[in-house]
Amino acid sequence: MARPTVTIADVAVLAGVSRQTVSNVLNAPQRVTPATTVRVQSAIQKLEYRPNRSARNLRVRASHTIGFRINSPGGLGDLLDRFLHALANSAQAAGYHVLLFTSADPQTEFAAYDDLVQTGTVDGFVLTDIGIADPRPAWFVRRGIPFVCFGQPRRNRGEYAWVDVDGDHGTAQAVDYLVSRGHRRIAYLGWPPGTGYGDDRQAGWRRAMRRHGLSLTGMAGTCPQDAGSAAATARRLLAGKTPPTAFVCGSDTFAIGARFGCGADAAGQPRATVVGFDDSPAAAFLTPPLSSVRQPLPAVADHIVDLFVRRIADPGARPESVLLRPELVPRD
Amino acid sequence: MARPTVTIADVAVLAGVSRQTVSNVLNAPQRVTPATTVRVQSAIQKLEYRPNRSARNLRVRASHTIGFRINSPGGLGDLLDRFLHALANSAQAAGYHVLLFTSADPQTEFAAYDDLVQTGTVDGFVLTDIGIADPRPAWFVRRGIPFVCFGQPRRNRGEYAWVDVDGDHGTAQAVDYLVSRGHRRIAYLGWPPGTGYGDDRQAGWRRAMRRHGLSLTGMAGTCPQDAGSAAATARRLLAGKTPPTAFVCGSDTFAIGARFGCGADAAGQPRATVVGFDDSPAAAFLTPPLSSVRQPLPAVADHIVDLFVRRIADPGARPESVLLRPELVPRD
DNA sequence: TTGTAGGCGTTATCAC
DNA sequence: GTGATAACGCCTACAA
Repeated sequence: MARPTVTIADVAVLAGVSRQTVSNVLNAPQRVTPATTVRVQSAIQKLEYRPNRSARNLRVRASHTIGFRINSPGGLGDLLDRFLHALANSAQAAGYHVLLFTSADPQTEFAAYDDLVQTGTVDGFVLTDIGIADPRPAWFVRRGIPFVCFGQPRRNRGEYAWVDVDGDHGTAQAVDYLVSRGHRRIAYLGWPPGTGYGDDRQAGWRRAMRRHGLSLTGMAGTCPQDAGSAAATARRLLAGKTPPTAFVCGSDTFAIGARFGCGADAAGQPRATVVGFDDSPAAAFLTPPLSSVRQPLPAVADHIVDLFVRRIADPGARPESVLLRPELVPRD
Repeated sequence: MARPTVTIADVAVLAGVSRQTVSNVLNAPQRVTPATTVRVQSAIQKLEYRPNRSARNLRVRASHTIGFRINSPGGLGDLLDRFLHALANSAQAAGYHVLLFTSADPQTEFAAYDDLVQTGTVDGFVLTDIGIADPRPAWFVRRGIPFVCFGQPRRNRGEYAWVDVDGDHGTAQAVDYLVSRGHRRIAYLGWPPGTGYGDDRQAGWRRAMRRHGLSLTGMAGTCPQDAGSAAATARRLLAGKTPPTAFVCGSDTFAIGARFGCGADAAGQPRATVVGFDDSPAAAFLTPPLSSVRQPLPAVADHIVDLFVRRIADPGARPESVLLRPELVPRD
């Protein structure tokens, strides 16, 4: 039942000006007299005119759209929905939208990127879950396709735009916090070496422990990121000669597993203090609530979109990058 | 670095035909000779021609895009990322894409819907988290905007298109399963009345319990959906005169809370059997793993897109709906 | 079966 | 400051 589409021509007629003047009012206000601006604006209001996006995109050769590949299971884990919300929000504020797409296998993945760009469906991409030797960045650079990564590169640093959260700083904060609460035997529980971000988080723990003069012996545990493995690994550490009294974890999933693994004393209190990473919604609702290192996702998304827009505006410029600091959310 | 755009005209020249013939090869293959088809196809290949989406959208007055409002925290909980993946996947198979957008408050929410449609950015929407007296469906119907709901209406049933999963059937399955394992005192743990879907799930439990001739007394617990509240409620039920030996839960979040609340015996085994709902990834990794009722999200998404495409094709047709059966995933 | 002509709604260019 | 003209790339009549 949509009433007949109202176009820029309708506005022009009602305002008694040319289409071009209407366009100018919208896209180059400084070029037009205040008087006519008002007249055009009121015509726009009256007709409820909204510029057609396809026509505009066709004309300016841009889609004002950012592609995001959503795969399953995502490497972002339970961060994904919050990140997508933040990204969609930041994109909107910059006049962009986020378009989702999927691709099962690596072969179709690159075909999908290509297709979306060639058809003008998206202007570029946001990439997450950047692996140590991820082939995608170089591929995008070679093709001249704009993109920004959530996650810093481990190689070829400086060759493309990225935004990341300083995991090293986050776990160091967690150690400082636990030390201030009197802990000295503080374990780390996280991914096996090789993920990049996991290595950073473990490094932050190690660095802070050394800074406080604390021993690392028997204090590091790594395993796959699931609650079951994490619980088992926590139990193993607790069975050592000098069992930890606290755990710094690579993610909230590890942390929840650690909580399971610790068990509770007679009063129902966990037998070790656990600090998580990511501050997932579940963290606040555990009993007792879980302290966790929070990633500043809205700021991450803002910077990603900002870098993206700048790359579109000046594809030749040197790629920029942003490293943000996470913040410990203590809950005791 | 992008080489100059290759258009349909370039293909036509190389193939020695008119633009129209190229278009026909793409959009109406039966109208063209096999011989020329081959010639055109090879020209397309050689030039790596990809039709421009903006131009196409402008011409056919459609965006081939479905809008999805991603808000935070989402009502879908940890179902959201899996649902979005499935939706993006199904949409793609039908020649559509999913576009994300956000809107903070209710006022801007409707403005956002309007804007996206009026600018031709999307052809319609997929709505989730349908409340009992949700104002959105009627608003969309009134405006003639195509949409499909994930979640059945509680009023005005039949006035719009929806796809849902039969929660009643899911919890009944869970009860049957627990009965077959020898349980007779089976509690329900879920949302307070008023959510719609929560009511269905509780009703399924109640119905199955009656069918098996089991008592409901002291067996129903409701609370907010977080692990802490769920644990407390589970403990309260366990402290009753005839404590339950098993729990059927409204979601995995309730289930994980119930697991916490039950505690473990000397052997480390939970003191009650718990069945969750949604089959979130965490369920499989708990120790012991959690049985859970799985929503068939890929099928849900397929049907949603199917209904959406049909509404676009025939806006006047009577809205259809689909109710799918979930499936218990036993893990013992 | 294939080709010609025109327009979808917008913005860029260049006169006035 | 404002307006006429053209073009973005495609599809849909209609004509041949």
